[in-house]
Parts: sequence; C-alpha cells; structure tokens
Amino acid sequence: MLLSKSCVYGVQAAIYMASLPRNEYVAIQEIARELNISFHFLTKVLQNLTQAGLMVSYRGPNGGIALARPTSSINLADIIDAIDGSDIFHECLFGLPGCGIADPCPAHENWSTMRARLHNLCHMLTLEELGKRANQLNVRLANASVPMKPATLIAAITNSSQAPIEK
Amino acid sequence: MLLSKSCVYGVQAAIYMASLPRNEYVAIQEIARELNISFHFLTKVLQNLTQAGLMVSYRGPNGGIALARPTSSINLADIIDAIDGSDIFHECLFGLPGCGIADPCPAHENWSTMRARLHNLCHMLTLEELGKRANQLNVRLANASVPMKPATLIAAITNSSQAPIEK
DNA sequence: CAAATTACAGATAACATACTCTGAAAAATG
DNA sequence: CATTTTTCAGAGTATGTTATCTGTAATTTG
Repeated sequence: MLLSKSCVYGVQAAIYMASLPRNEYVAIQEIARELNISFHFLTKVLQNLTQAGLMVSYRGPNGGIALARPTSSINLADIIDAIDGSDIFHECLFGLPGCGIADPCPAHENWSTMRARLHNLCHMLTLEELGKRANQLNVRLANASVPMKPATLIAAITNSSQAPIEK
Repeated sequence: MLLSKSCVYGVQAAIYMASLPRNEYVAIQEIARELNISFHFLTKVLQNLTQAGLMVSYRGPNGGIALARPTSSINLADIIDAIDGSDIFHECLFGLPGCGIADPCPAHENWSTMRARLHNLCHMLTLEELGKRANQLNVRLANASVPMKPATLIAAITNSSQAPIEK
C-alpha cells in the first residue's frame, strides 16, 4: 500500500472531522466507533497530528480533538507528512539512496515527474474539499461494511467558524 | 515505499539481466554480488519470476536464470504483478474494500486517474528501455555505494537473439 | 472534593516483511 | 561415479508495523 495503515486512519479521521458542520472537539472514541478503527490505536495516530500542530486536543468530559486550522488550509500532504513522513514524495522508486538528476536510476526521469504529480494532488486535496465530498450521498469513508451515519446534513453550510469552539 | 523490497530486488535483477549484451543464463550469485543483495533472499524473489513465466532457470554448473521473453515484451508492471501483485494499480488510496465508481471514497476520482497513469507508466517501461538506460554512463542500479562494474559495453547491439542460449 | 470522562503514556502481543541458514535436487565435469 | 556448481525448498531469526491492554494525568460535573 502507498500509505501505511496508521496514515490512512489519520486521514480518515481528519476527513470525518472536516465533514462535520462545525469544527468542535470530537471524542476519539466517537471517531473510532464511527470509522471502525481500534480506539487506542487511533489515539496514538492522532497524537502525531496534534504534535504536528494540525489538531488540538482537550482532556476531560466533552473534550476530544479538533482541527487546529481551517479545513481549507489543511491538505492531504500535510497529514501524510505528519504520519508517514514525506518519503513517498521524494524517494526513488527503487529506494536507491542517492538517486537524483546527477546520479539517476533507470526510472528516475519518469518516476520523478510521477511523484511530483502525486505531491501536487495531495497538496491540492484540502480537508475542505474532502469533507464536502464525504458529505455527499454515496461517498464512503469507513473501513467496515457498517455505513457511516447519515452524513450530517447541513453540509452546505460551509464551516465559517474555523477555530474550535472555546471551552 | 510503493514497492516492497522483494519487488525492488526483482526489478533490479531483471534490469541487470536486460542490460547484458546477450540473454544468457546468469548465476543468481553473480547478480546478488553485483547488486549487493543477499543471495538467498534474491533466490526466493527470483523464483516468483520464474514461476510467473517471466524467467527460466537452469541448475548445475553454468546454470542460472535467463529472461523467458524478449526484453521488449517484459515490462515493469509484469514484474511488479508477479512479486507484489497488482494491488497498487487497483487499490483504493485508503484501502477501502469496495471503493469504486458506485461506492467511491472521497479521493476516488483523483486517485483512480493517478493509478491509471502509474499503471500506464509501468506498462510502458520495458526491460529493453530500462536495460538501455542502465547501460548509459552515470546511471546506477545497485543498492550500495559499490558502483556497478563498467556496464557491459556493447549495449548498442540490442539483444537480437532473444531466447536464452540453448544448453 | 469525589466521581466520571477524556487524552496521554507505556508495555505487551500478534502479525507481516526482510533476511539468514541448512539441506536437498538437478546438472555438468573429470 | 564422485565432486562441484548451481537452483530449489523449508525452517528459523530479526525487525517493524499493527493492535491490545493497563494505568495515569487533566478536566468537568455534581
């Protein structure tokens, strides 16, 4: 797989949060249940995202995690970077350490343009866009056969209040 | 990494063989030494390729493995298929089982075109082309800092005799 | 202040991938 | 026919990823 499972979980959680009508603290428990991910494992994954400054967390009742920035200013590449690192975007197809223009592998030229396209795509896909899509009917996000609860409807109301609601 | 290490080794070995002036039986020992790969491990990897019909093998002194078809009719996708399987070319970015047009994930549209491009590229890159490139100066193939022995020179003589030399 | 709820932290287990080692089977050579 | 060279086959080891479990710290609520 291109992305590690940890990374996929992180992305799914982020999209789930972006799909909510407002940016509020959501319990990891809820995300894990909704996306059918192991709670404790997801906790660890999301800690990467808070440490990277993409999310903020709050303990205690009604606590949870929330996006640290507007959905329009967080993209797929940000999340991948924070969890898997940026290797996919820069690494040689064959993993050769010094592969580059000066010392290329036989696939360098083709692969480097491919990588650039991938990086571009991941940079372009913001949580705003992905969250919108997740809210559209017939768009799935969860891992299991358990369908996501009827996507919180008022998706049209784009998140105007971006910062997490103050406690 | 996009490709498993096994897969990379298989590809490297195949390119190495394609870079030789003629398609003859080469001892796995030699390939392993030249590419700085564990001999026993490479043996297992290459068995995948012989079982998939991409290579043929011959035991005993002066034995080894050889390409089963002309370098022009084996491509990167063939090798990846044989070792890692074709998941990378078909799988959802998030690994969601039923992801498709009918039941897409939020990234399906973008990712499926990306995948198609990747598949295209791997299909286009034949061993003939990759072997040629490997023979050009300043093109590397091996894993370690040990440089490949001066690429067997007569690269211009494209392999006209395609079947492995009969024993 | 006690109880409940949450994120945080660390240990441990299960599993897959990468790698090593030992021995067998096939083929050539003298 | 014995020896050498090679692929083939399988067991075993090491390491990293994924998943589980148990406990702690922070925060709210009554």
